[in-house]
Amino acid sequence: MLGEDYMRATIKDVAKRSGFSIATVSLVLNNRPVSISDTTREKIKACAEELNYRPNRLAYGMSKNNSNTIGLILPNNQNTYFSELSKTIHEATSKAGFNILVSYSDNTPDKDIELIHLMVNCGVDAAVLISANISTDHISLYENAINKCPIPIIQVDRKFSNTKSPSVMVDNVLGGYLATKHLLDYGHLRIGCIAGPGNYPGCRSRLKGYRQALSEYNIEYDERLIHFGKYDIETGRSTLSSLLGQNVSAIFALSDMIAYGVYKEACLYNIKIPDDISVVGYDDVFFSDLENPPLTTVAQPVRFIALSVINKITALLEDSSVLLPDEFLVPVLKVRGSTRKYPGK
Amino acid sequence: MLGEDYMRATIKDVAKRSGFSIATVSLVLNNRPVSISDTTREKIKACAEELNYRPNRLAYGMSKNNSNTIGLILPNNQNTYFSELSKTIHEATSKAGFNILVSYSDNTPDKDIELIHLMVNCGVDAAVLISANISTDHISLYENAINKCPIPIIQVDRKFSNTKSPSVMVDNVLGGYLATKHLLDYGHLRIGCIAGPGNYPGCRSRLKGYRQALSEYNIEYDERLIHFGKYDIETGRSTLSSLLGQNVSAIFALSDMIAYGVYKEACLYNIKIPDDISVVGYDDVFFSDLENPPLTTVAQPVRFIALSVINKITALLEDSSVLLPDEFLVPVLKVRGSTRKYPGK
DNA sequence: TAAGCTAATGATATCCATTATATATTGACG
DNA sequence: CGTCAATATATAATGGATATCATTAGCTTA
Repeated sequence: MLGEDYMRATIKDVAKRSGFSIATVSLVLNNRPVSISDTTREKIKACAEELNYRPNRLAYGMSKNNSNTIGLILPNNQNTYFSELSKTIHEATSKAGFNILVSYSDNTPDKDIELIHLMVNCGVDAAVLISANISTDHISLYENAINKCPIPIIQVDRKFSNTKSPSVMVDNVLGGYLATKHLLDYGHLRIGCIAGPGNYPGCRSRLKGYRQALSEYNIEYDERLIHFGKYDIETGRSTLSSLLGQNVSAIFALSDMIAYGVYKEACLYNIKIPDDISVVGYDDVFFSDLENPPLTTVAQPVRFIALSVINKITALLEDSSVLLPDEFLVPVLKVRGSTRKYPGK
Repeated sequence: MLGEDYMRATIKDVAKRSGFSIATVSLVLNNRPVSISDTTREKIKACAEELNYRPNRLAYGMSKNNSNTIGLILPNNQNTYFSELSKTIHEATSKAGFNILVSYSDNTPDKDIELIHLMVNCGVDAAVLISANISTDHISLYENAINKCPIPIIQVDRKFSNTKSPSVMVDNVLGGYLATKHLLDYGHLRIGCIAGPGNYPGCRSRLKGYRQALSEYNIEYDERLIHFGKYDIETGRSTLSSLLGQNVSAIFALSDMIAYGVYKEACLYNIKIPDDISVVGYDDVFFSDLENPPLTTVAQPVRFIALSVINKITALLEDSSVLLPDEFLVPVLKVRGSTRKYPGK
C-alpha cells in the first residue's frame, strides 16, 4: 500500500530531471564550497524540491560511515531513575541533532553485550551504556566488549576500569551521606535503611554514605536496621513492618520506588508520614514531588548527566583519539514534606 | 579511540580469511538453501566467529530495503499517557524483534511531517504516528504526507480519514461517559470538568461523554462547570478554586496530570480528597495508583493499543496491500480511593 | 594563436551486503 | 571416453549517497 504509486525520489532522479550529473547534484544539495554557477544551483534545488527529494540516511550512513544516531542501552524503563535519564538524554541528544535508538537489557549482562553489538550493527555513531548490575565475573566480559567496540561508548553510572572509554558517574556515597545527615540533623537517632540488592555497587556506596554520616554523629551502626531487597515498591511494602518493630523514627529508602512502597504500607497501618515516621527517598523521579506528602529525596543530577554525555559524544565524534576524563557528578538533597524534626527535639 | 586498532570485520574480511568468495560467505551465513559443501560451511562460519563478524545493518538495509526498525512519532514524553504508550509499544515491538527509533514532535504539526520524512530516510520499515493535536487547516497536510509515504504508517489515537493507512483509536466518548456516570452513580450532582484544550478532538469527545451521562441522568448541562486549559498540573492547580466557587462536589479531570494539580491545590487549602471532593482522572498513568489517595481514573488500554499496533505492522510488512480495518478500543474505569458517595446519599 | 589556467561539471570508485546469473568442477552413465 | 546433470563457487549488478579525480569549455596572456 501507499508506496505503489509513489516512490521515493533519489539523487539519481534529481540528476535526471535537472539534466546534471549525480555528482553535481550532491555538491549543490550539500552546499559544498565548489564553483558551480548560480543558475545550476537553483535549477537543481528546484528539481529537488519538486521531487520532494530527501537523502536516504542509510546510503548517507554507508558512504559517510556515520548515521547521526546514538544508541542508548538501559537496564529497563520501569518509571525509575533510568526512564528519567533516558528522557533527559533523549531530549539533549535530539536537540543536538541526533536520532536515538533505545534498547533495554532487562538488567542482564549478556543482553548488554548483545545490545552493544546490535548498536554497532545498526550503524550508530556512539552508544551510551548504563550497564546491568553485575557480579565481578562479568567485568572482563564488559571490558572486552567495550574495548573491542569500534565506536565510542559512554559509560554512565558504572565504570569498567580497564577501558579507554569515558564515564559519567554519580557520587552515591555522597547521596547516602546527604540523606542520612539530613535525618540526623532533624534529630533522628534510629534510622532504618531499605536498600536494593546488596551486591550492587551503587547500593553499597549509598550505605557507605549512611555509615559515614552515622559515625560523624557518633552513632553506632546497627546492622538490624538495614534491609536488602530490590529497588521496587514491593520491597518497601514488605519491609516497613519489621523496621517499625526495630523502633526506628526515620527511614532511608534507597530508591523512590521503595519509598512509595513505604507510603502505601504506612497508609494501610494508618501511620502518618512524616508525623509518625520520616522518609527519605533516592532518585527524585518525576512524581516524587506529587506524592502526598511530597517526598524528601536525593535527586540524581539527570540534566548534568545528559549534558556531560552529549559533550563527551560530540568531543569523541570530532576526534576519536582524545582521552576524556571521567566525570563525577554530585546528587542533591531535596527537602520536602516527608521528613520532620524528631518529636521533642 | 577504540576503533584505531580494531576495525569492524566486513563480509569481505571473512571472505578473504576463509578463502571463499563474498557471495559464498553471504549464502552460508544466511543459511540460504543452496548446495554448498558442509566443510565450506563450517570453515566460513568459523572464520566469521573468529573475526566477530556481524553484518552491517546499513548495508543490509540498503540491499534488502528493510531495516527491522520501526519509527515512533509522539507528541512528547512528559510522563503522560504518551510515555506509557511509548513504553508499551517499545516493549511489544522489541519482543517482536524490531528496533525502535523514537522522536517527539513537541505537538507541532510541521515537526510531525518532518519526522515522517526523517523516519523514512532513516530506513524504518514502518512508523507509528500519534500526531500532534491539530486544527482543521492541517488535515490535508497530514493526509498528503501519509498518502505519499512509501512505508506503512499506523495512526494511533487520531485518524486522518482520506488515508489508506490503518488506525488504532480509543473511544474517548465512552471514557468521558464512564467517568461521569461513576460520579453520578455515587450521587454527585454538580460535577466540574477541568479539560484540556477545547479544540482537541479527544478533549471534545470526553466532554461529549460527560454530557451524555448527564442527560441520561436528567441533569442539566451547566457551562460554568467546564474549564479549559492544558492537560497539565498547572491547569489543575489554577482551576480548582473557581470550581469550588461553583459548589461542585466532584471533579472530572480530563487527564491524570490535571488531577494531580487538583491534589496539590487541595492540599494547600486543606481540602480532603475524597471526603470534601471526589476526583476522577483520565489516562491511568503509572503513578496514579501510588497517589494518596489512589486516583480513580479512566485507564487507557495501552497494552491493547500496543498489541494492535504490532499486529498491524506485521500484517502490513508481510503484505503491504492488505486493507486493515480501523480499530476502536475501549477505556476502562478504575475505581480507587479518590471518589466517594455524595454525603447524605 | 597556442599554451596555460580556472571555473564548471561529469565519471567512477567506494561503503557493505544481497542475489541473480554465470562458470567451473565433479561424478554418473551410456 | 565424452556428455549431461548436479554440485560448488565466483562474478557482477544493485541500492543511494559521497568523494576523488578527470574532463571540458572558455578565458587570459605572452
